[in-house]
Amino acid sequence: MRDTRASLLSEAEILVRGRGYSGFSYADLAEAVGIRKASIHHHFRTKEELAGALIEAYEARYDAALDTIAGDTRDGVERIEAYGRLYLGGVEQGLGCLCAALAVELETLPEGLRRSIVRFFDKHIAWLAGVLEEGQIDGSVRRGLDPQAHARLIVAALEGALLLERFLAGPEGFARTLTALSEGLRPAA
Amino acid sequence: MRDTRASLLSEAEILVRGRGYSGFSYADLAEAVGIRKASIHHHFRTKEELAGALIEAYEARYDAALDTIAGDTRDGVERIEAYGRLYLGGVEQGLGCLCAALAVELETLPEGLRRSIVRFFDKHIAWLAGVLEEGQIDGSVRRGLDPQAHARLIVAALEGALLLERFLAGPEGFARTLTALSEGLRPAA
DNA sequence: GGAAATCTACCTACTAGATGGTTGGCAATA
DNA sequence: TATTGCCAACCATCTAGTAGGTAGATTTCC
Repeated sequence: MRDTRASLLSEAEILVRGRGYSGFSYADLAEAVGIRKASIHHHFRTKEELAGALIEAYEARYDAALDTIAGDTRDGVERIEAYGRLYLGGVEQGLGCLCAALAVELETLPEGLRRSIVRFFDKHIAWLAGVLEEGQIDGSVRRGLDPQAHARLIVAALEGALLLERFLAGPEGFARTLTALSEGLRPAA
Repeated sequence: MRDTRASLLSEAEILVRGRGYSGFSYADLAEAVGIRKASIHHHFRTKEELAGALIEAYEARYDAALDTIAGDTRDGVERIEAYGRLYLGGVEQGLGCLCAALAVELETLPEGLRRSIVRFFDKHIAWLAGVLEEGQIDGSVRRGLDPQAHARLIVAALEGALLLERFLAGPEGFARTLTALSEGLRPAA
């Protein structure tokens, strides 16, 4: 059934985001889903293949969210804030970013996964830079700032805030950081 | 000898920062230092004890650096930039932050280590908030901003930038992010 | 001063349990 | 009949940690 595969992806994502890639095992996952360890291999031949599918699904969800934001809002800073709120769910559930969890183990990560992670972040930076540039043209974003550099800053700040506020100040802490971040993007009053 | 213990701490830090806490083993560490696996237990009874010592040493180095910055510079934004440059070494060596590497595995982390990590970040946020407040008084930092919120933002942005630029754009990418970050703290011209 | 006791730093050899992964088979479905 | 989804049993390897010992330095006590 398609069902088991989806459960495996869902539960594996929770495990990786909660305890890291080499911090979770097939035994953990089998228990979470309620099948035997050997059966996981029927759906994902190796742990690496599972991780690849995890990133793919995660990325697809973000892609859809970026489209929604672009369709729903016009104002540049509002778009950035909406983007920032995508991370909020993680803080609320006490789960970090999937790609951040993998990135920590960069050195021992298979080449394929490494490339997927690079792609994930590069895409976000490019999207944000586009939002900022467009916002500068329509006047919803401060003119002086460098869109490329600020796009990097936004991803870094949100990734960092998710990492930290998960165990520091929770959703409120994250919200404060997001506010401080977006304030700096508004055109001078 | 004190020497072996120091080597163990140094090599273990490199391993954890490069591949995560559960991504490195006593076997890896033994090979890196050039002693047998069992001998590590003579210096650090358990892996958790080793991790604790790792954080302690890491924290002490940061404490010393914060004191140096406070002694060497007066200008608020300059202090923040100097603080940001503390992270640069990691990017150059391709090593993430020790506490970030541990934080990713939060869920399975022993309570004691968890507390140490909270203390590490809380201390940095408090120090940065103090720098910003002082800077607002002497006019070297923009008045409007909330010191607490921006202290959180600074730590988050730098932790995130270290995590990302390690494999994205390297030291140049990190420098761009740091510039974008500190620009927003300067008083309006 | 010198023997005895203790400590330090390391070793080989081992343990129990976990790790990702394999094999071969069984039942349901299409 | 062929495929799908799952399973028990197994495998080699790795995991942190233990047991017990050796050689050499340091301390203690007569």
